Amino acid sequence: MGSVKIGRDKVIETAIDLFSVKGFRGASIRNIADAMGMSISNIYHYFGNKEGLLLAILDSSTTTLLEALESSTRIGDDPLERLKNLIATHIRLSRNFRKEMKIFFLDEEHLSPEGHRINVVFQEKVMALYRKELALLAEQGRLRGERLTITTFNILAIINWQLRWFRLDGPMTVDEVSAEIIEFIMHGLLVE
Amino acid sequence: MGSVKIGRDKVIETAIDLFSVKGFRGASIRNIADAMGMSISNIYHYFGNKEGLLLAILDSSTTTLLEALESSTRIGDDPLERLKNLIATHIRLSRNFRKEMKIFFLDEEHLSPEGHRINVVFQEKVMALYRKELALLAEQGRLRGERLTITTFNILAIINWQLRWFRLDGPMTVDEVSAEIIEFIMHGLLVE
DNA sequence: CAATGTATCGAACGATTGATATGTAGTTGG
DNA sequence: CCAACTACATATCAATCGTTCGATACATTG
Repeated sequence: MGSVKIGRDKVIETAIDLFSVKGFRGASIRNIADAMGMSISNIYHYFGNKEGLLLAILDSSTTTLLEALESSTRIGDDPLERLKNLIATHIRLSRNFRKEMKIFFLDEEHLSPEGHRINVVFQEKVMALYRKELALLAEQGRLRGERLTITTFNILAIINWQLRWFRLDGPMTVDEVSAEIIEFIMHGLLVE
Repeated sequence: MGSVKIGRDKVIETAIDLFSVKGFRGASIRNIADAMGMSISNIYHYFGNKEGLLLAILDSSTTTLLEALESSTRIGDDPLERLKNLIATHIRLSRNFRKEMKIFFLDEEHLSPEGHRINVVFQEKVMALYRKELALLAEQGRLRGERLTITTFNILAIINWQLRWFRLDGPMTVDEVSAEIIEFIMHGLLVE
């Protein structure tokens, strides 16, 4: 664990740390260089400019995240089971990629056009994963509500929002939170 | 409508515009001064420094929002009706205060200690409004799930998240979106 | 009228920013 | 063995940042 990274990888690792805490604009190239005991120009050597560094982070982490999410939808044949599995995986992943997710959401709106594009494509692909299972459920008449899109947004809202409040050192475990969230998504808050 | 604001009010109005689009760090004092055809030093005359300007915005808009939310929970005697009313009001308000809400959520994490405090206090008071109605429902045995706090977070997640995707020029009206969201919160996505 | 306070301005400050130009060790490949 | 390449560093650039200073113009008040 924690093997010492060098060069490019070390820059990315440090940049993720700082961007996630101080935001893209709040963390300067100098901050990053200092934090890893390297010179500024080295970062330019690898990534061209500050935006290139951000794009490298966005690109690699969206790819990794998407692959993990997709592979979670390839097991099981009941769409409901697959959906629950997808949500649980999504929650677990967004804990593991906490910092990267924060970069997405903190600076989402004022990214460069290219950064914004990466973000939009990512969000759309994630939504497509959910829509696929939801559409199957709708076909079988197991789904309430007509607006598939709004339902998808609501699910993503809940999953992404827990990044803001859920602390691992709090009273609940990841699995407990996950189970409670899935219960809420499936049945809402009212007793029928 | 659109009466020409002068002085202090005009600064606040312009600052809300720019902060919500470019973020607190992304919008400079000069940007704001230029956008309203005033001099930089005038902003300092009113607010002391850049943070003072942000705090003035946070302070006044949280106060206004909270009052409107609170007053919406004072009508009706069925807690379920009050809750639905609260949610609908909350959605409508967060449309009207779209820019201000964006400032909250965009820069939430890297605000000054004082800005952070205002934000936390606001979130807590909003949560208290929801918890109150939810607790009444729980007493009456009408609530699913044991974790009142998680349920509250989930509701706020959905309401706040629609700021990201709902466009007034899209195919749905505010009331349609509002109804669909309330349905989802109450009963979840599955047919019982 | 004089004094005071409010609203505004232009000019400048030092610090920091993203970026570049130029260099040098160490490694690699023909 | 030498040319090319990689990985790093120093020094410096112009631009922009938040902030301050000193000065007006005008209204209010005593």
